[in-house]
Amino acid sequence: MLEKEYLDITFLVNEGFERKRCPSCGKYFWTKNPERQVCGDPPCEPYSFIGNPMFRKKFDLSSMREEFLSFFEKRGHERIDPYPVIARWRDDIYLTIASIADFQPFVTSGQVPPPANPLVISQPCIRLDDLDSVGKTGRHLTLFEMMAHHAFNSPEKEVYWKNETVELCRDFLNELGVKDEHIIFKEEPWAGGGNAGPCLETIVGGLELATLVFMNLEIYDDGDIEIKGERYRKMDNYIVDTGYGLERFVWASSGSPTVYDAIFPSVIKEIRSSADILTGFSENELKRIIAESSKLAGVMGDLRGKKLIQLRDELAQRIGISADELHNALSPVEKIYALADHSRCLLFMLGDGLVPSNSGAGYLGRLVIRRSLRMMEDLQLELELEDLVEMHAETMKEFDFRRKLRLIRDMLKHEKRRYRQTVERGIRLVERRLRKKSIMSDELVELYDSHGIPPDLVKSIAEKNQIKIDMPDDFYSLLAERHMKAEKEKKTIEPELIDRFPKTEKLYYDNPYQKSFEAVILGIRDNAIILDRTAFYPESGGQDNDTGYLYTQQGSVRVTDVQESGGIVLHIVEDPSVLNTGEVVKGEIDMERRKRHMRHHTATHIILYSARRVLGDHIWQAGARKEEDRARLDITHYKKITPGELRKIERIANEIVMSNRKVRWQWMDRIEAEKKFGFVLYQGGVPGGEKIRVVQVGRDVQACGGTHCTTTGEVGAIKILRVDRIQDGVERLEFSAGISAIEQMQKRDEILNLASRTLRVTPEKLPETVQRFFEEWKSQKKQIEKMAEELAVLRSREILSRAERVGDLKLVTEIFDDADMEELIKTADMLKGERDVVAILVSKNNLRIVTVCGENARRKGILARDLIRIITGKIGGGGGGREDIAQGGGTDSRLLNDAIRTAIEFVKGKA
RNA sequence: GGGCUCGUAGCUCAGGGGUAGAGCGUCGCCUUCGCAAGGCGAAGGCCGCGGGUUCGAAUCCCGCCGAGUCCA
Repeated sequence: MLEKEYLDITFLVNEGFERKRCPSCGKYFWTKNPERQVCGDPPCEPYSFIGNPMFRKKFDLSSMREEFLSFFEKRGHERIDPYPVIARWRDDIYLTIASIADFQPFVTSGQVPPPANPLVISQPCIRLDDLDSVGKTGRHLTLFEMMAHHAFNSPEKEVYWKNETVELCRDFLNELGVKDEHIIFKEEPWAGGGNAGPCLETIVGGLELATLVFMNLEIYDDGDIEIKGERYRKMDNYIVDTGYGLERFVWASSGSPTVYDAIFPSVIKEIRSSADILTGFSENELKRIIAESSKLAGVMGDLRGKKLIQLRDELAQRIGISADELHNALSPVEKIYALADHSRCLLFMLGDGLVPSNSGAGYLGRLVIRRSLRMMEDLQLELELEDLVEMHAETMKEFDFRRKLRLIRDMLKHEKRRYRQTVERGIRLVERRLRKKSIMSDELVELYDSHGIPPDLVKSIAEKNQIKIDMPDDFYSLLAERHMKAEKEKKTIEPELIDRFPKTEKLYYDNPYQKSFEAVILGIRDNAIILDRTAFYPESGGQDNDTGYLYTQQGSVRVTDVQESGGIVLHIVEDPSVLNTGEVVKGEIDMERRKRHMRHHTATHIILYSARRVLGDHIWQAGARKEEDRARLDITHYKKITPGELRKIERIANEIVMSNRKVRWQWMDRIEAEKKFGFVLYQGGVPGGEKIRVVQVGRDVQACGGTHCTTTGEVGAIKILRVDRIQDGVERLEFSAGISAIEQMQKRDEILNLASRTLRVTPEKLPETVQRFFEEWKSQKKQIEKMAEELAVLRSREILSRAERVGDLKLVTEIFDDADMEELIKTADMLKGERDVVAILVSKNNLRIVTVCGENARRKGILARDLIRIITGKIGGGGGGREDIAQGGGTDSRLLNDAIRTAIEFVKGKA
């Protein structure tokens, strides 16, 4: 179906390109070389550019990037600054994975005009999918720049489409010195991010340099086109989405063994000289081996598990050495490559304000950090991870990371400490387990999954203890299985009302003080009322919903909840029966509640700004909630907020309040707002739509749909109530504003007063008094224990003296009024040394019983455990214990005497 | 967002329904001219918090809090 899409690219035909079918993979491609049979894409053909550069000259990253950008600039494209690598404007992905991601979903769907059209950009992207391949294949990177030119076409206006795109690509390659005969355009359908379309891969020298995507399909359940298992339909808009791999271009221009050698040679050199590696090969031999490895990896695709071993074996055979020798030579070099890559990735991640964490986007950062640290340990580098990151910052001057380095270094230092703690903990844990038995493969999985100890670490610890451990080769599938079981079913999406009702006009945006309004009832669904317009604020953006009343001629109903679904506001009322569709109602909002929400909402913006000022630019909102009497704000931060910092934040927040600044809001064009304020706009989440509502509170700017005070002064006092760590890297600030803040402070005073009144001290003295009381309580507890012991000694002597002789045993029954178990057992403990003793100690009130049998009694078969069962069995309880001392209890004291008698008879029978 | 593991003495950890333990560390004594080392002894515990089950919970169950970790 997509096939005919390629046939109308007249440019290719006119230029003499011929469409052929690759006999190896069966796919179609275009070439100008009459000799060519195969498509030229690995695995059909190996790299031919290694050791044999393809361009007229060698480029580094900067010069290549500039070459590309200015080439397209000269051809009518506007140059756009790159977006962050953390995709803050998206709620479906954490990282920017392609240049087109910058413009999804609003620009690609046509809702929002692009920042320029056509445009050219070099967008740093991060992909962690092939993490394992990085360093090993010679071409995989976690961070790369996708150079791209985009044209956004609509039915009204076409900028350019397939022909021009292919021509631009061809011309660019020509300018770099690549002849037409060496260029192959391979047909390959493309899909991703809810869109799809035909695509041409541009291959030179066996290397895929660029991808020209003609995005003209959108995902649609009943679509007539199927690609990779999903159904698509034609879009009105059609978009030129190209991707030129900057690093690959640089690589191609240098012909080096790997992409890494081409793009950051200085960093690799530094790591190399700092690492202590012995490969057993000369520099040149090694270079040749690596080059061969890259070529072979090139035709093999991704390298995971068995495939890597396969690559190694084949390579070893080709070179004529053993697989072990090869592994020893390559693995440190691969680690150096991977490390150089990872540290560059970290520079961008952390530089964009990512805070490492154990979940969410932060986990991706930690993952890369820990991988790096592990490799550094293997290589025994003297350099620190911070140093590597800084080296990249020096090289990548176009991106201004310099002023962020201090923060990055600090974050990395923290992460290093954490990692070391984890490893130490892990080693202890493994050693402990090894002491008991060897470690099985399911245990290996658990150690990794629950404790973060990678299997090779377990193995090396085991080896140190002369224990062998079998590494299961299905380790990762076992791991995946564990998580598979945990997978849950998705929640079903409610049927939408969108098609039936128009979007509700929202009055609160313009005037948050509007208390009442008139509206027409458009529909009633159960107890949800739909109006044409409303001043009721639905729960959204973390702000709680309004409450209030709807009045009609007949009477009034209470609005208890307000929700929004697809732009339609649902007023949940207590009793919908008095309301009729078509009726005019008057709505009235509980303004006291609303005002509290407003103060808390504005206060949240103020606190966020203050936190950023005190803690740094890495502070991002990770969630927020504004209720009637308190609000909370989650922020990303990599260490605990100190009490001092907290006081500072609180202070600055209140200063902003007191300076009584104006709070402004306005509807802005989305792209324009992004350009003007940056992505800090999306702290509180990403709103939909072409226009976004931009709220400015002092110097804080956010896209926000909430209701706000008109000046900061109206917020009133802001009191931070507590900080919590809700997860690694995310701190939760709870606070109250305005009258709620006063209420909270009063509540705290009340608690203090209550506590100090009980202890009869002033609140100031409370801490030391509590401390003293606690100490006293502990020492008294100890004293009581000591006395109980002494008492037990005395009692046991006294009890023994009253013992009844039964045979050669001394039988005694002692009934206390009220003794606790501890007392009885202590006494019993004193008695148990007496060889002939059989004692039954009873506490009457709580019905606790302890029995004791001396050695002699036990020899006769009289065991404390049996005795206690005989007694407690009769009084509705149970018991047990050892042979010498047993304890138990019951519920029915009336049968106690009878029970004891039975026990005595049992003893007499045995004696 | 989901899963898993762990909270016991200052530290590292045993125990896993029936009297709270070990090693290290601390303190005291012995031995010594003194030190290292050793010997003997002692102090040090809301067994994370709150419910439940049970005659009895550090132990089993539930909830919460805290720490760690893996996966999206």
